[in-house]
Amino acid sequence: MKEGPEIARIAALVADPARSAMLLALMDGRALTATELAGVGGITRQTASSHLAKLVEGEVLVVEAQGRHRYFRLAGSHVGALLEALMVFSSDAVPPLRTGPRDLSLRKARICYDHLAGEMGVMLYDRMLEEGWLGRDLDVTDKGWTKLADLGLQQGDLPASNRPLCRACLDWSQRRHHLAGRLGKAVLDRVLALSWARRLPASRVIVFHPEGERRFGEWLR
Amino acid sequence: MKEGPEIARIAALVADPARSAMLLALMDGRALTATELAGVGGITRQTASSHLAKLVEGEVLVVEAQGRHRYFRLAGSHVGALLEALMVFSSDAVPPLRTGPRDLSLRKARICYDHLAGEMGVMLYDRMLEEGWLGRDLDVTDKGWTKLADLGLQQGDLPASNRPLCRACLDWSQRRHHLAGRLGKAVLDRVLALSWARRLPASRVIVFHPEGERRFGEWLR
DNA sequence: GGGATGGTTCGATTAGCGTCGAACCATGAA
DNA sequence: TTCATGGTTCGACGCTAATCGAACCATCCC
Repeated sequence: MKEGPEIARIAALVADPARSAMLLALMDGRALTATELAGVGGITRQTASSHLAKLVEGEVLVVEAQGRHRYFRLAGSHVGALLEALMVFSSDAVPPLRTGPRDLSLRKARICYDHLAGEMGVMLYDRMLEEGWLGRDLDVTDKGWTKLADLGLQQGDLPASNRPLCRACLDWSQRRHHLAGRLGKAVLDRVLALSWARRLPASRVIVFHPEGERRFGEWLR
Repeated sequence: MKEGPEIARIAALVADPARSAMLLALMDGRALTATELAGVGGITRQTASSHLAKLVEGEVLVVEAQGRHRYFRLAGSHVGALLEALMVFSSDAVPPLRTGPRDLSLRKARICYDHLAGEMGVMLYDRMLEEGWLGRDLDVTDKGWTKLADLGLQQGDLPASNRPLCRACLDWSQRRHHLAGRLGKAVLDRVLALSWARRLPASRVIVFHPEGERRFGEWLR
């Protein structure tokens, strides 16, 4: 058994092409089955099973058995943060590598684990700080709760957990921060519930409808 | 040649025990020679040379030749951010694993790439936002420049570069943000120059002298 | 029960990579 | 010039880990 820094162990879990492909597929916060993940990794079920066992063992993924299916999802938002930190990196080497339409959509708005990222996510974060809806410790102020109520979010509605209410997450495309944490998730959920935007099926892209984008911007006024 | 997500390539560079040990040793922003890095990695010079070549090739490190020495340092603060993101992870598995005196010092104040991290770093970041020295986009306000002048920092003194003036960096121990970027470096430099604190030789620990800590807190008033 | 599907375990193969010894090049000092 | 030191290149060795075929277990449906 070779000893070394703990970070090497974690990095090694992400270092395999098949595993990293699976992790990226889970970046939208969904839970996928082993067979589906084998598909995105381009490997057989046996191999995927081995990989997934390693990832669960390393506490990068968590698994939930449901009937004969086993659903895998990221172990928490810190995994998402790690993956975005790695993306900052790779897209750094060749700045304007490929900017196809799919790429532009991703930069505009996408889901990062379970919250809003991209231009729209960064705008949300900026305005909440700028307008004083969030305080120094990223705590929600009275003014903030008032505005959130306009969106249909009551303080009591947010599920209690040991996950922080608000966190800042470094944005891959914008190189700035966007809103994460339980509130980040709640806001995205509301935006989707209000049909201001929708998720593209097999991707992380969030598409804002023109009317929805207008209302979102107006709310942030 | 096996193809896969770009992040796997980067993660693989960190995944090796010897390489990650070298990277951690460079986390304080210093530039070390190949032989020194071979030492911290516990490997021979030949092996280290191979590793370092890979890290430079992957743009994780940069190298500067000086005489017959070659000095290696982290390619930028995004590398530091990645490493801290990995540490958040590993120290997460068993929360109160070991809290020796060295660990306590690290949590109190340490150097992260080239800026202040730990409790003191987080406090700095919080107060600058709270007091309005920093604006929404992490731009320095007039009020901020006034306070920075009290510390002996003039706007013109800060070296121009394409590195952002202010950035938020996720803190490994505090799970909150601290001040990074050129200003983060400049503030730490001043704190050291004023002898409010000093660096422990072979570690990332920053030790505040009692009087220095008092003055630092007073400045942040 | 019988068949189909999701998932795991085992074993064998293979490929990649970390490692070091040895030789070699470059720089600086005596 | 000669020697010492920092660093790299080359080649060979050995280990680890990814991969898949085949067999096996569990669950669901008919």
